[in-house]
Amino acid sequence: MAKTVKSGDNPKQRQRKGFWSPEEDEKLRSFILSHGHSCWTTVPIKAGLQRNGKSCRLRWINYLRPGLKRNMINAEEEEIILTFHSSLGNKWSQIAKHLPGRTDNEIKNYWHSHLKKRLLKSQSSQNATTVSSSSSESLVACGKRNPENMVSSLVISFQRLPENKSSSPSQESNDNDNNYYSSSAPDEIPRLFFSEWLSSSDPHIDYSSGFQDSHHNQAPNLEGTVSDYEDVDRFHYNEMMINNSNWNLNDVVFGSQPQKSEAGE
DNA sequence: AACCTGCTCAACCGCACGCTG
DNA sequence: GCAGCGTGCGGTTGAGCAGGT
Repeated sequence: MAKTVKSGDNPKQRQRKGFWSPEEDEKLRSFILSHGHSCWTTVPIKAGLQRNGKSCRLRWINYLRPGLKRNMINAEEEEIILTFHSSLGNKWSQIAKHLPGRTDNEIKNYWHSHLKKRLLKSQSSQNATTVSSSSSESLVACGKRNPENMVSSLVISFQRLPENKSSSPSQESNDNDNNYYSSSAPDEIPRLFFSEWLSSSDPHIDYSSGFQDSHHNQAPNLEGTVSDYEDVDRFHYNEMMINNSNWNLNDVVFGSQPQKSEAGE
C-alpha cells in the first residue's frame, strides 16, 4: 500500500514517503517505546527507518501512540470542537487538547469534512429563519458557549455513555468502532487516553508501575505498554490498561496522578 | 456491471517559533 | 544579536472507498 518513493528521487537519502507499512509501524513503535523520542531527527536513523523525522513524529502522534481513540467523533466531541473553534478558530492543536485521544489532524479533517459544511449551511439557513434546535448547529449559531462546561459535559457523557452512536451517518457502518462504546467493558468505562499521560508525563513518575508485568524492563516511562499486547488492537489495549490499573476515569480525563499508593507495589 | 462523483483521512509541505551555541 | 537546527502547527493533497447513476 505504501507508495514508495522512486529511488531516484533523492539518491542520497532514499527516504520513503506515503503510507506506512506495518513493518515500519512496528519499528517505530518499538523504538519509541524502548528509547523515547528525545530527538525526532535521529529517530528514523536509530530505528532503521528510511523516513524523515517529521514523518515519524506525525505517524507516532496521529496513529501509533497509545491512547488514541479511533472511533467516530461523537456528538459531545463535536460540540466541543464547535465550541472551541468558535472561540479559537483554526487552532486545531489547542482544540485537540480538550479532546483526549483525538489528534489535531483528526479534528481538522472532521471539521473540513463535516462541520464546516454544516456550519455554512446553518449560517445560510439562519438568514431565512431562526436557528434550528439541533444541538450542534444551534449551539454554534448561538455562538457563546462555555468551553469549560463543555469539557465537563463530555466527561459526564462518557460516564453515562453516549446513546447517540449514530450521530453521524457513517458511524452506523463502522461496527468495530461502535463497539467502542457498547461492548466488552462491563462497567462501561470508555477506553482512553494514554497519550495525554505520555505527552505530559512527569519524568519523576513511573506511570507504568501500576499495570506493568514484571518482565518489562526497557523504557522507564513506557515499559509494558503496547508491546505487551501486540495482537490486541489499541482500543482494547487501552481498556486493558485501565482495567489493569488503579487509574480511574477522573485520573484519565483530568490528568491527575494515578493513585500509586494503592497500586500494590 | 461499469463508470462517475463525492467523501474520508493519512500523509506531505511549508512556515513560524523556540532553543541553543 | 544572530544563525542554525529541531519541533509544532495549519493548510493542502491525493489514494482509496462508498454510494449513486
